[in-house]
Amino acid sequence: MYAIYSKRLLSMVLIVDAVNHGAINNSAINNSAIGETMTAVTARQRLLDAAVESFADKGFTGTTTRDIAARAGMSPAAVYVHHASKEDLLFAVSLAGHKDAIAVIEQAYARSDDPVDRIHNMVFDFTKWHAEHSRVGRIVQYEFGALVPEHRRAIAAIRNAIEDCMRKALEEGIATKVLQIDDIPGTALALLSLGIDVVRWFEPGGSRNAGELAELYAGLAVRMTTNRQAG
Amino acid sequence: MYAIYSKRLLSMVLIVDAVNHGAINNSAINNSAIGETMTAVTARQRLLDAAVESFADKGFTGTTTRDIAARAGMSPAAVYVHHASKEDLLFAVSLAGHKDAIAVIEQAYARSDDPVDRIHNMVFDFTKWHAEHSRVGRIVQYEFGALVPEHRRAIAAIRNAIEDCMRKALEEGIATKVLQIDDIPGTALALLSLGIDVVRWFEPGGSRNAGELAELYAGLAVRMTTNRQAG
DNA sequence: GTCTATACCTTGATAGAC
DNA sequence: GTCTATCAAGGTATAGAC
Repeated sequence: MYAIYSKRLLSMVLIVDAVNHGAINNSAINNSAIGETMTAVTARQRLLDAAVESFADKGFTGTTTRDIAARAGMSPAAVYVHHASKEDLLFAVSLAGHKDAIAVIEQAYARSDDPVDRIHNMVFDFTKWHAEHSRVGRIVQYEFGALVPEHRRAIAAIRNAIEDCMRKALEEGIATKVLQIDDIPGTALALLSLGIDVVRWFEPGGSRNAGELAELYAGLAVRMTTNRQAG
Repeated sequence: MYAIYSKRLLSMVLIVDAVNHGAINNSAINNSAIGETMTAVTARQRLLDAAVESFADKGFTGTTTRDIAARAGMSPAAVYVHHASKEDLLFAVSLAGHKDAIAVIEQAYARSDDPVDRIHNMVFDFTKWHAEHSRVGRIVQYEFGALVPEHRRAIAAIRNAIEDCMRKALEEGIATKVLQIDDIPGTALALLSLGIDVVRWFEPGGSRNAGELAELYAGLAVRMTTNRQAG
């Protein structure tokens, strides 16, 4: 009856990664630690995965708890064993997504000391992440307003850190006169915007793959920020 | 009882403009033609305006017909005299918004013959429109999926025309060797993305006004597309 | 063209057996 | 920790008087 759990585990990598980062409570890790039989996927993970699919397809308000439960292969009541409310499920998904996104951009920042390479790497990785996780990305970017104030504050802090990271990269490039930018916060916003808007339209299997799109946008970002005389 | 119609007519310019363009049926025009007493706003317009506010605040699925009716100062039943369904109201708002957006970008295209000025004007006007109409813009950009297939097709045609216009501007600049672009459709997408993503976060009264933001993005667009040797 | 009243359905969340 | 059954509230849309 409730065994119609979808096999399309598009976001599983993200969820598992989030668990490793501590974004989601560590019941999955405990399961293996105590030697419990490892089913293919825990109920918690199925639930988060079902929520991602449902929220991405229909939006937060358009999603019913019955829909999530059916996708996770459980009864509507079982959802509330793991999460206090539908909004609580959204917060779990949004937090995992944001933690993944900031890890991606901070790692890209750290990978090179050269300001131009840095901009290239950051826009490349940020864009690629949004293309490859466009379903989670849609929730991350569009359902912020559906969070309760307390959860909104937690997410806003991560968003600010992402913008800070990009601003820092621009400032350092300007200091060494390799980058030429009039409006640092505005340009940081534009560079992030480019990657973020990908979630609005990108679907795997289109005419462009995630890596090609990321390379295109990274190249445009370098043109936007580099000194024209030095180019 | 139902006289709580909000005075915040943020989208009124758009709505009236859409009527002039024929996007919305011409009852408002008929009203004056037959010499009827001109109330400040017709019920139709109040309804469309209320729908814009409600959809922008809560999304299409999060909006109730009761909410729209209350904002328009009428009973829930009165809504159905003007529109067959909630989705039909969304379509009216979305169509008016899309027609306004394409008019803006096509006028910007036609304003200059110089390829660089053209890119500047198109990105400037498109960005400014999305900043100044961020509430309508949010509906235009994020509620496409809530339309029924027939309405989706009508809107998709306008979206394609917007992309065509931007691609044409890039192609003409490349032909005269003033612009230097590797991937024309991809770059067109990026330029439009920059303006579109504004609706996600822009609110009037922030640290940047619509014109300043548009100027910043237009400048970045020119850097993205112009020949580096010629610069 | 507007109202009051309401039909009929789905919603998020809970109770209590197992 | 999962189920079946259900609650109270609120959803879209309609009926029929004025």
